[in-house]
Amino acid sequence: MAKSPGHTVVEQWFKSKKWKWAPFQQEAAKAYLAGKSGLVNAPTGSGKTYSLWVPILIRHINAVAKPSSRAGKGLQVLWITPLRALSKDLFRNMEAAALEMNTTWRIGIRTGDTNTKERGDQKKQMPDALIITPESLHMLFSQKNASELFKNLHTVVVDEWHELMGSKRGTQTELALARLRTLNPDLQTWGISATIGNLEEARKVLLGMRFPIENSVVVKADTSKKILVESVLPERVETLPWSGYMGIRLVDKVIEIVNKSSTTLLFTNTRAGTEIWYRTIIDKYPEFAGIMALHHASLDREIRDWVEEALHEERLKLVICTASLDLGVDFRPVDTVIQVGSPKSIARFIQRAGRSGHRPGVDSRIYFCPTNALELIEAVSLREGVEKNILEDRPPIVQAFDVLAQWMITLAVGEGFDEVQLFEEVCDAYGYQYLNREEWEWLLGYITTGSSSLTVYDEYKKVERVNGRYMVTSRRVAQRHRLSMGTIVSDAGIKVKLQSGKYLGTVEESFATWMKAGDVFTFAGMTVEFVRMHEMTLTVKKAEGKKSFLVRWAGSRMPLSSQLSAFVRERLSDALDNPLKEVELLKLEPLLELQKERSMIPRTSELLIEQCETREGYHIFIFPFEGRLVHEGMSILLAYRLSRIKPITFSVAMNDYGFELLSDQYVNMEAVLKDTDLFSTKHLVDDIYQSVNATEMAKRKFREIASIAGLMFQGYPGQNIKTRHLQASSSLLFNVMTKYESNNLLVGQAYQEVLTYQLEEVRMRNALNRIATQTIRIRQTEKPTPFSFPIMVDRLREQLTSEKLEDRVQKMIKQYSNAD
DNA sequence: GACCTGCTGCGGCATG
Repeated sequence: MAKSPGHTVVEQWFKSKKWKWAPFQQEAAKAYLAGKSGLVNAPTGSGKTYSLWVPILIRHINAVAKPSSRAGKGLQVLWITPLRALSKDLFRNMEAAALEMNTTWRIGIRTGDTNTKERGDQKKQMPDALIITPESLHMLFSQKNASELFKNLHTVVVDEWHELMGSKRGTQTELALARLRTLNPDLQTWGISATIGNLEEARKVLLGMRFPIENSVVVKADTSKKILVESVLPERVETLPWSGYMGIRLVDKVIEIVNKSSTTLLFTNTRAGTEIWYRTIIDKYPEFAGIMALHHASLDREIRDWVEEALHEERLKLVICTASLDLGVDFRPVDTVIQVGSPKSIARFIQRAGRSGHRPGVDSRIYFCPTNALELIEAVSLREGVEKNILEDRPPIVQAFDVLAQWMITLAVGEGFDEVQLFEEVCDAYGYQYLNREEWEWLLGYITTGSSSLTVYDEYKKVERVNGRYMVTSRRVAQRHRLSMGTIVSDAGIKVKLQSGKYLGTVEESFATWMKAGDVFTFAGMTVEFVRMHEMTLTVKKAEGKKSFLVRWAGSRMPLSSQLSAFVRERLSDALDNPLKEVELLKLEPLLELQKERSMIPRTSELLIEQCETREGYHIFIFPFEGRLVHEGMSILLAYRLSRIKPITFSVAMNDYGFELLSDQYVNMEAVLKDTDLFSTKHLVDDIYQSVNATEMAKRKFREIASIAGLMFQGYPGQNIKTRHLQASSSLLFNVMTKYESNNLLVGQAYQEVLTYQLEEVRMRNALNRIATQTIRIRQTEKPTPFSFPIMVDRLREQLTSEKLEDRVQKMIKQYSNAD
């Protein structure tokens, strides 16, 4: 094959000293220049941007020489990123490369931050390359000249594709990509992804159903960088509580590590966790004032920007953060990462480890700080997972009718669409490959009449058919739609403001209304006193040295991943047969012995059930080690199945290792298991729907779906509608639609989401199938065991305030310790 | 001898 002029330029670049091309960069560059699409699998800081950006420029330089040059003809490259914060860094990188290569290319950013002037300029003349978020990209499609904008586009790059793919933002991206492929069938699409279990699937989702797979590649960066996992260990296991998730007991050990490092990131699992750690360290080690900072999503953007800046400039020794620093800017100064508590997944742990040792030849090191004794098993499991490189999948979202409905209206607000053409196009997206005509018709009906149950309300008649094209003609509808685009649905928070006027961040409505004037709480690392609350703003003043509440936020529950769960089961089993090797397990030995003494440790071929009687009643503990969501569903399922044998009610509790059924009656589990197949997968979905309050759960899910599908207007910017009002109206819509319309796709989607994400149906099924092959071991114990005690405490935690919980735990310890 | 669970992310109007 004759070499194109581009090849010569590439070869020059490969030989030039300006860029030190890693093998993966060369591979990606060559594939790109050969016209292919693909997925680059490379960690942050590996030069992944250059690996695509430089070849894009090379192609441009090459093209300018030809009369067919597209230069100056508007957008040619789109660079999609999930984070506004990343766009600035990318911009700098790209500018630098463009400058170095002497091109005339203009690069622009288009996100919500982009100011009016810049937007105006872009409207007059689009830059050659544009960095954009999925949401802003959809915004562009709601303009009247959308297809004009994209007609010369030849390349799309999606950064952090692993992050987008598993969410509705990913689905949004899929739809936009399908559109862009219609506008230019030769479009080259590239994704950049961290390592995940399902890379092949990730490529498919990115490229769509009709893309000839042989025209694409998956390029893997050489990840020879080693990750060292070290546990923060107490002198004696007794230092670690049996239950609990904060880990502050090991604060001295942690500070030792921090002092040995130049800059440390300390990850906690919760926002409240960062606040506790911050306060504890300031109290015990006041010298950290000024060189330690907090970072989580409820802190004001300004504070977070300051922290990120200071981190960059090496002015901070320690930053305590949540997942808010998982992605994003590459913090070169960071040399140490500490993870407090279970990261719940191996992939996340590796991602965090990668935040340290950004220099070539330096290994990444991550410290794991357990928060309770049993987490020592997770420490060993994590290390094994890292060594074997077992990574979790990011399953893409499918059949999200809410996102599709929004997209249809977006296009109707823009240029309008031809229904037959769009149907075909949408089916090209991975997430809608199974969409059928019937569903499509329903959606068309939904956007034009508001579905059969809402036809009397004009408000829901958004789209009209004009000359066969679906269009939005009402300005008001268009405006309201633009105001509510996107798939992220969150409650309006209460802003917290110092009397001086400085904003600290946001707390939840429920927390703010629970307090009264004079109450003191800890927030943003400060102790502050409630002064007054007015129109969604809480004014506070500094209150030094008083005892205070801790801010809590209600969040989602991340279960232990199935990969990590499997390692935990194997590790326990292994501890029975082989002498303990790892330091973590040696530390844990006394506790494992106690578990054996009071009950037993299950092998992988066994399922352990413990029963005991306390003043509270009769407890049944079951330990599938499958993560808390599966346990939640399974506990309710079992409670239901048991209650069918004889009338009995249970209260349930669970953690990542097992669950509890508590009742005032004794259940003879041996007899029950002999007669009934308690763990059967038969009629599973029916039984789940019978047992859990599926309608209530679906109703809660429906709120998000209704928001995305455009059923609920969230209010104008800055004047958000109160959470409970939104809840009420979504609940009303849910009832109406359920009652009058049996085939409502959005209601169906709500039930499906409950089943898939809240109850993890697939995983539960797998777990039940596994249990079917296991031998069930029932142990009657006199006292709660190291396995069951934490579950009991978790149940009480939900019922009691923390002071009362403390008393209860103390009492329980006295009651159940070996000394009595 | 054993206490604090609950992540992240985007976007936008009209009027004065």
